[in-house]
Amino acid sequence: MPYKPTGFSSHDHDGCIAQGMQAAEAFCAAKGLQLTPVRRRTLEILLQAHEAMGAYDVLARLSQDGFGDKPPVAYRALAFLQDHGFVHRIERLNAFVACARPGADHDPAFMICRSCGKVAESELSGSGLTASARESGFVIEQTVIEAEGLCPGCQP
Amino acid sequence: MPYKPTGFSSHDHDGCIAQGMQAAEAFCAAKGLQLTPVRRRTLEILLQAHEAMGAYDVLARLSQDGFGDKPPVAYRALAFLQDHGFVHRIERLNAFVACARPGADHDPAFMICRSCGKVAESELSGSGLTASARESGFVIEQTVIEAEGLCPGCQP
DNA sequence: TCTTGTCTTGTTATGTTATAACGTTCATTC
DNA sequence: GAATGAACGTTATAACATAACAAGACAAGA
Ligand SMILES: [Zn+2]
Ligand SMILES: [Zn+2]
Ligand SMILES: [Zn+2]
Ligand SMILES: [Zn+2]
Repeated sequence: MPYKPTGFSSHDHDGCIAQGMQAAEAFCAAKGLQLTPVRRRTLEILLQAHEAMGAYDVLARLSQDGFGDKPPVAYRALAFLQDHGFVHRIERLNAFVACARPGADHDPAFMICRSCGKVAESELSGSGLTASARESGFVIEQTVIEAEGLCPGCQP
Repeated sequence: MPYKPTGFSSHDHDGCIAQGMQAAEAFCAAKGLQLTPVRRRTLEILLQAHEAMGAYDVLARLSQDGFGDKPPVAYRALAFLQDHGFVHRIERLNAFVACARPGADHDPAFMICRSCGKVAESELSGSGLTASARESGFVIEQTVIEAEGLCPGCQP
């Protein structure tokens, strides 16, 4: 069943924050991972923002909340969240977004509006790429799929 | 006709350098663009390397050749080449590669070996992404498609 | 209990990537 | 021969990211 991206449309945002936190809690509990205060707060910040944030922006929020204010504090929390799929990195923006489909095992793709900066998470296409990889003997482990353009609200 | 990536296999490299330079010259002549010495040399450097290079690595080569040694020198030349499709940026690596299909109007995809660092240019798949974009009203202008994994020579 | 090891957080310091802003040169155009 | 615009170079700074070390928490095992 196709996933309907919510990035550009209004939605129950409180619900999607709660859902994201719950998914992370459940996952960590199940796997014996430590969702510590910094990590938890970092995820909350990204879920609340519901847009891509730079590591230093996240860091500023964290330090406001009494956590450390040095880059590694943010980068480490983000790395943890990223490693376990709660957060994705947007290479094109050097920024991070909370996963829009927490819990689902997926290979995300993104649409990035160059006008308003909003980012929507979508599904992986793959097809042509995997075919080309197979043909050349390349083994794909991870993919970066990011489309840049104009979101519905930013078109003339 | 499908494009056969040469990134991971041996090939007529002198030929591919010459072809890349000729394509750029022809294109610039046709469009009235200035393929100035720095720009030309920057493209040569990337074609010769035949792998992704960071802007500062390119800059080091340029300055050896008597060009400026400050970042904007490299970034500007790279931006020109990128704007006209002679060079692609690899977001995942914060690096640049010469286009493997100079002259062809294309939307590139890349395979990046995490072991040896080689990068092969391939074709765009799109499909799933364009479908998702259409559904949500997003207008795609550019895509970043980068697969990371192991090239044929680096597999166990 | 004491010790040992692992994990987490924090700090200092530094490294890497990228751009803003300004001045100069040179060719084109009026 | 002034005005315009493109390209290049410089200075300075911004933005992004990590290496390396110290200290506390806590559990496993001697
Ligand atoms: Zn996701
Ligand atoms: Zn928009
Ligand atoms: Zn080649
Ligand atoms: Zn390899």
